[in-house]
Amino acid sequence: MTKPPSIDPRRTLTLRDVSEASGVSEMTVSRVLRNRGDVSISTRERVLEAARTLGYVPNKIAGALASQRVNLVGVIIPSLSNMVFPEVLTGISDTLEDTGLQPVVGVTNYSPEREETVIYEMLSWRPSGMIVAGLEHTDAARAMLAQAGIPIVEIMDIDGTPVDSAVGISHRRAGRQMAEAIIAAGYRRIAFCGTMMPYDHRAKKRLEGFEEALAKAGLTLADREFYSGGSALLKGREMTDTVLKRTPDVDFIYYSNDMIGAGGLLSCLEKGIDVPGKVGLAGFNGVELLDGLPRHLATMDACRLEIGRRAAEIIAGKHEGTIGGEVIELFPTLQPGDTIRA
Amino acid sequence: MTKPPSIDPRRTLTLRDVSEASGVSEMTVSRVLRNRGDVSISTRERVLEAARTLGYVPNKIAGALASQRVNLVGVIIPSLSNMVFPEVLTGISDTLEDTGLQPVVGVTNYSPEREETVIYEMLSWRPSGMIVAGLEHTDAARAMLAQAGIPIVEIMDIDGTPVDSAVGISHRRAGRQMAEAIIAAGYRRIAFCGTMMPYDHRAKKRLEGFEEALAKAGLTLADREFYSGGSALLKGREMTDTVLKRTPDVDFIYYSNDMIGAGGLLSCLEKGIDVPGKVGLAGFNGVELLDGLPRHLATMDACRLEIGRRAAEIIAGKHEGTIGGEVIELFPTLQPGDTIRA
DNA sequence: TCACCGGCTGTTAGCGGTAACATAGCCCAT
DNA sequence: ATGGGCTATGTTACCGCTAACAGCCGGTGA
Repeated sequence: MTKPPSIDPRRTLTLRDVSEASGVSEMTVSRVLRNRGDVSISTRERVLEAARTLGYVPNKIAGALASQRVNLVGVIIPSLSNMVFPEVLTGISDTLEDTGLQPVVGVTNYSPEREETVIYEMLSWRPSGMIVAGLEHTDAARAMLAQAGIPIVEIMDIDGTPVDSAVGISHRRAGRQMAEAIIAAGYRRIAFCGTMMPYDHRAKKRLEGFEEALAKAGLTLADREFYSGGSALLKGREMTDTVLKRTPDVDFIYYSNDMIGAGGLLSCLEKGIDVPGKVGLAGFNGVELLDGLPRHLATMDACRLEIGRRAAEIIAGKHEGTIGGEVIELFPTLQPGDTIRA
Repeated sequence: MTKPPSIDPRRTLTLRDVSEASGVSEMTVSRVLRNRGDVSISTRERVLEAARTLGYVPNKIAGALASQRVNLVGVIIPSLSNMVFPEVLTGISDTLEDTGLQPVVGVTNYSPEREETVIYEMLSWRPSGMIVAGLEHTDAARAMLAQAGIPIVEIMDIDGTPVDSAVGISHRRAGRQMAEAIIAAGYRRIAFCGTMMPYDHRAKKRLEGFEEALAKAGLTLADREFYSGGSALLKGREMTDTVLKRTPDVDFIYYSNDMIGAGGLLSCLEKGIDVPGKVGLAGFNGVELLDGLPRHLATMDACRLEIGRRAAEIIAGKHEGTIGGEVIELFPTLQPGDTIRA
């Protein structure tokens, strides 16, 4: 009534337009476009032809509302500039690919409040599932996730209590293992360099595990240095220089991630420091970049691809039979590279 | 009728639940939650209280359908593992932040068919605008974008004809400029290393501009080498070694991106090759990583942040008065670093 | 006294699809 | 002929929310 039909040439198309163009009901068009139910071949072709020539693009908003089904999976990560999360995303996308589900990414910049907002926004689109990095959230965020009535998978970390399911590694254990390997190699004056972002809980847990193992061997950190922001490679360089100047007898530096570790490695090599003879180095993550460095930095693979895959599988319900609430622990492998004495 | 009301304790909540809990109509609740229209303070507080205690999360699907407004902006990029696109994304997010709009990312992996699919999926959610990397798309994709009736911004590149608006740099010109600088510095035996991904149009255009300028100076490429996949840093190393062995008199290598350039730089330095005396090097992008390298690679900033910002501004309609269809050219600055002779 | 206004709240009618059920032919066995 | 079982298509009633408009109320100026 309000709008004279078919007078606006750029009005966005609806099922009705296709149905009129092909002479069948909207329902039949809907069936054809979704490949659902029986439609005769001739009708199907006629409908597809009409849809194609009109350039019809279905309205998923209407579809989702009517069917109460949304093929989206919310994925919430702290950062994109880290190289580790894109890889997790790849694992997720690959696995979701043939399930009809589609990931939608939200970024929190390591801020719990921002995370809460992003989760709220995401949930308001009623996704089929949520994958959230980390186990630490605001109370409100936890409550929303728990109430949502959809599968929730917290990833990366398993040192804590998940809302629903979790897939990850024990960062505490990872830190411990690296410390043990370092001690076993004979290093004793061990320093740490890492991010001081207050909300990188996983880096913190690694450091805790690391110090725990040192303590068990009667050692404490010989020095420590933190950074935030800027080029990680450059920061690694600077922190390394600082530590080596401040505590000249340091014989090992453990970095909270590979990027700063790489910076440290480059700096040591330039200075002609004997690595790993005089100073040993290790990072964390197993990033691809390390392959191109003059020497292989010792590191620990964080199972990023696998974490993404497993999380996506849980959402996609490939584990029918379990009621949810499963915790999958993956085990990172230590890659000694060339920067720890054999 | 079909479902006895309020018997399922985990049924997801609707406006009706909040309205019953607070004793007002659904419409009033809707008004309160959207901060729209006049609602008395006492009512407003009662409603907010009810919504909070129930843990109500609005259903944007229904809201969007009813209001015919969706606060999403589709952003379509070829890859996340490139470090350049995350930065564009940052620019977009920052600018969109206070407009109520929210970016949703789709990744194409440099495949035109995949891009077509992603655009289709995205459009089916009826976003308020689309930002798409590059000017090259399948015919179907172009048609869909043109028909969508929303602002479209193609980013990164302006050497071509946009569907609607465009923000970017001229990669052809960038390649030309770099060649001119190299020639001016006295290099004559110039080689190229780059990706051979057939769909990286921008890298191709840079190379075209580069060769054009060489030709104008009576030169041709002394050698060229291509790669795909793998660790870019490592590939840069390998390609550099290959070129220097195959064509020993090469005195300059132009890389299609900074990562492989960095690999080449590391390789040269390790071998003790005099950079930039014997061999000069240059990349493209101005990535942050370069700051941490032993020497600063010559490069050209691709204006990533600015591109993201401008594109988002166009979508957000900060340029009321223009009818759309604007092309914004940005001008990258050449950063000579330490790898071109002064 | 009364029309009128502005602030607040409610009612109605969709938005564009889809689930569920109804219907119309048609073929075949009984 | 009759009923039953197909297949192919149409009809109806929503999904959860919001635009648009209607209604109510107390105050105000004529």
